[in-house]
Amino acid sequence: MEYNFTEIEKKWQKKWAEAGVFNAENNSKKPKYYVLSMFPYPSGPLHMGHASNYSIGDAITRYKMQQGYNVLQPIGYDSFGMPAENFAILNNSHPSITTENNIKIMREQFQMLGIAIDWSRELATSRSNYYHWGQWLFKKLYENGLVYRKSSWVNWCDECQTVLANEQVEDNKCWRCDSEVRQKDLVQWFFRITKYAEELLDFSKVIDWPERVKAMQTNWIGKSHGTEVDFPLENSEKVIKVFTTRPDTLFGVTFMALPPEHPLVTQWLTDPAVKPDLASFCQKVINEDKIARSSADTTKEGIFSGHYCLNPVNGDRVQVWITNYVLMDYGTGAVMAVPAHDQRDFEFAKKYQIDMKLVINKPDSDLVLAEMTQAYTEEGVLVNSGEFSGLPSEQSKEKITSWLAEKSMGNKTVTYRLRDWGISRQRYWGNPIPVVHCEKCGIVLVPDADLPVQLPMNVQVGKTTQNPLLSVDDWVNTPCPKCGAPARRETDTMDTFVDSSWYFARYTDPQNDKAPFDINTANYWLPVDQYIGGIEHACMHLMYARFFHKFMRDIKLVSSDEPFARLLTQGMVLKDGYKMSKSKGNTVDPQEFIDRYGADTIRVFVLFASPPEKDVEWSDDGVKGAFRFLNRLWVFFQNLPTEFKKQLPTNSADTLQPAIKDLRYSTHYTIKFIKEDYEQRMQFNTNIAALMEHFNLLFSIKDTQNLNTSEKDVYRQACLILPILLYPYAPHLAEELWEICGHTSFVHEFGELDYDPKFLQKDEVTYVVQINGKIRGKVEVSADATDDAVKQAAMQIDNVAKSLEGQTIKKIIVVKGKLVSIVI
RNA sequence: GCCGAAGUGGUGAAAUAGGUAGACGCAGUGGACUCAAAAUCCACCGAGUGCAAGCUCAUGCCGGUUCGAGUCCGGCCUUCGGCACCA
Repeated sequence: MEYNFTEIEKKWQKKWAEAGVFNAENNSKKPKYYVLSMFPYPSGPLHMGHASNYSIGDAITRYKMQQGYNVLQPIGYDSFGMPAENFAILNNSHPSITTENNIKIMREQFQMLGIAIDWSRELATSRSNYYHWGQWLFKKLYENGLVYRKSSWVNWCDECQTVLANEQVEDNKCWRCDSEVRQKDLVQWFFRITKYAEELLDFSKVIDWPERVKAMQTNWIGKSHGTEVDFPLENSEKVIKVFTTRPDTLFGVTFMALPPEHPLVTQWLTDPAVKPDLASFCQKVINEDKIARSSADTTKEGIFSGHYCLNPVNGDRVQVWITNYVLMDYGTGAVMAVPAHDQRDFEFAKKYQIDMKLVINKPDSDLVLAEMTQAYTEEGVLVNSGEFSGLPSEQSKEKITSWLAEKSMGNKTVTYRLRDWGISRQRYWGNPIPVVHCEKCGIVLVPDADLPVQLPMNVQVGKTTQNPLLSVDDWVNTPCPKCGAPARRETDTMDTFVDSSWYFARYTDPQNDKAPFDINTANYWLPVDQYIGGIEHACMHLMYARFFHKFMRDIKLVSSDEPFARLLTQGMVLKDGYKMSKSKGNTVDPQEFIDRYGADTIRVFVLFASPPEKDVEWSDDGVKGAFRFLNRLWVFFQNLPTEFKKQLPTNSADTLQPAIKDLRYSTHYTIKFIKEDYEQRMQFNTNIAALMEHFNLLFSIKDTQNLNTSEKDVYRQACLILPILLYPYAPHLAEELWEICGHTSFVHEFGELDYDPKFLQKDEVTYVVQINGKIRGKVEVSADATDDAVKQAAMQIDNVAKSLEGQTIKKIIVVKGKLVSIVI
């Protein structure tokens, strides 16, 4: 007989589907558990990353099923966007065709892997019954003042022919296609995510997120406390507002630094009397690449504007310079320069021979301005600072800020690094922005009754230099919904991250055609109890989804504060130390291994190789190892005598031979170990190791026919826990073994196993004996022995006695049940 | 520079509250079965030293606390990830 995994896996997949065991029940009285793995792009068949991701999610799902929860594990496809569009171009087809084709292939593969998915809830973001509600949410955002349109310099990828959000640019390269990103001035739609900056910093409402992800988002949002100070412009009503984290250096300001984009500069440039070199400098800097400009090693350049402003604390005349090192979109877009105490300002002042003024002195020694080769940026004591001289810098920050506030010349303030989310994409395969541009009425939202704005299908996709939608005249030209005059549709589509920002909520009520989802149903399921996905989305999807969720809460669509209560960031599957990729040619096709060893083998391998957050190095031998384990189990149960099948006994007899007593201990210990692991750390690799260990012990007991009745009960129990504990990792084989044992119900219906602490008490305990911390022997002592008895037993060990000869014992420490430590 | 994570055999990794370092697996070695191979089963498997009992060394490096440190504390080194002319 042979372990025919193909047949076994098909058989159980069919049985599960027929019985509908994975269908989750909305608004059930049972406690719910919502497990979600980040949905895939349908741009080809499943890869190993998916196999790993869903194996983890499925282990959790099945365990929760065993615990009796009403479990929801849905699946969907992130089917709009570049990967899907590019796949179609490559195959000389239309994305609507290739996408649905790929979905079909992926669906079959998920089924072949035996993932416990509620297929009735399947969705795809490119289907109009889904994107309809994305458009509806866009309108809600718009109506709540969270959408605006502005012209700005944006990240442009020539390869993808579209704009990228800041989060989607890595190292000045496109996060998706890795080609160089350049700056382009375009009119864009933005979501005001910055309105939620403060709340996004607060992770107190999540239950368990990796510190790493929280730190990354916190970094990205970049909150900074400081003071806003008004510098009145000389001979003008205007003020220059600056943001500074160092109000203590305010008396040391010797110039003001503005970027050429600053509105004040723009206005100066309109003056016909403006010097030509000033205008040409500004032009030059603006045309420079934004990213090159904001890199720290770019040489600082500037030009004196001819204008002065006044320092509010001492009335000093301050030169206003236009420079290339100040960023328009951070803080107020203006910097008060303190050369003596800021390295950048120091370099700039040296280069252009601008005055410096020392206002912070070292606490213990005197600084001499003329001798300084770099700025003094540390804390110190204020000097040359009027009434604030003599104060330590930390204290003076508060004092100077309140002084400014009293005089209405400044205020305590907070700035964030986070920018609003640019969601316009100039690509065809995305969710159309539901807006019509009318010459008379301006921007008009498409009325709810006309939603969804259907994406036209008669579009030739391919390499284009403009958005393909622009060429679909009968789609673009449409009457204004307000006045009926001829108008044009918005042709930008939404970033696909918009689609993925609320899909977890749609799963709760995926067929709803009146609303994105029913509020009560969503509130029954949300938040997602366990989310699983890659770390690469820390500052993208995971932040956008939190933003959307908080918005949906504010408009009363959901009642929870966070979308994902627990987050597990799974590692990648590597081959030869690198992430698998087609370009590197180091991919492994999961299908090939499913065909050769079965789905259970792949699942056990990826879960056993390392803990879920860590990368897994693919190993063909490792897969064979996993297969060996499953095969051994199958053979074992094939040969298991009938008397060890069926009913799970509880046994409390004490007259057992030692090997069987150990087996009973192992049975209860394994149950306990795995249960606690699920609750505390989810390290499936050690769970599977514990299962192997238990099975190895069981396997080593050969003479089962001569056991007495109680011993046989113990043996039977040791056997029957295996399919139950194996179920989350290798569900097909677990069901098969359970059936071999004579059961007609599914494994999960048995419920959760419980251990009896009584059997975790050993009557003999091994004590390790140390002398001065070095191990000198071991001794078996009865578990209820007194400390003194343990000491006596320890001293009698030959090796210990020998080492103690002629030595004075200073102290003996007995750690109950563990060791004896003798100090000499 | 700031923030975060990690460094353990040939190898993937264990060690849950400071208590036997290397569980479990892979690879390897020897053996059984076989004409042979595969599969399977049994045994060994950190380094050094010893006939052996044993002893010594060993968790990136250097110190410290402790009867006892992979684990705690101080100081470094390396690698990976995030942020960065952010005022």
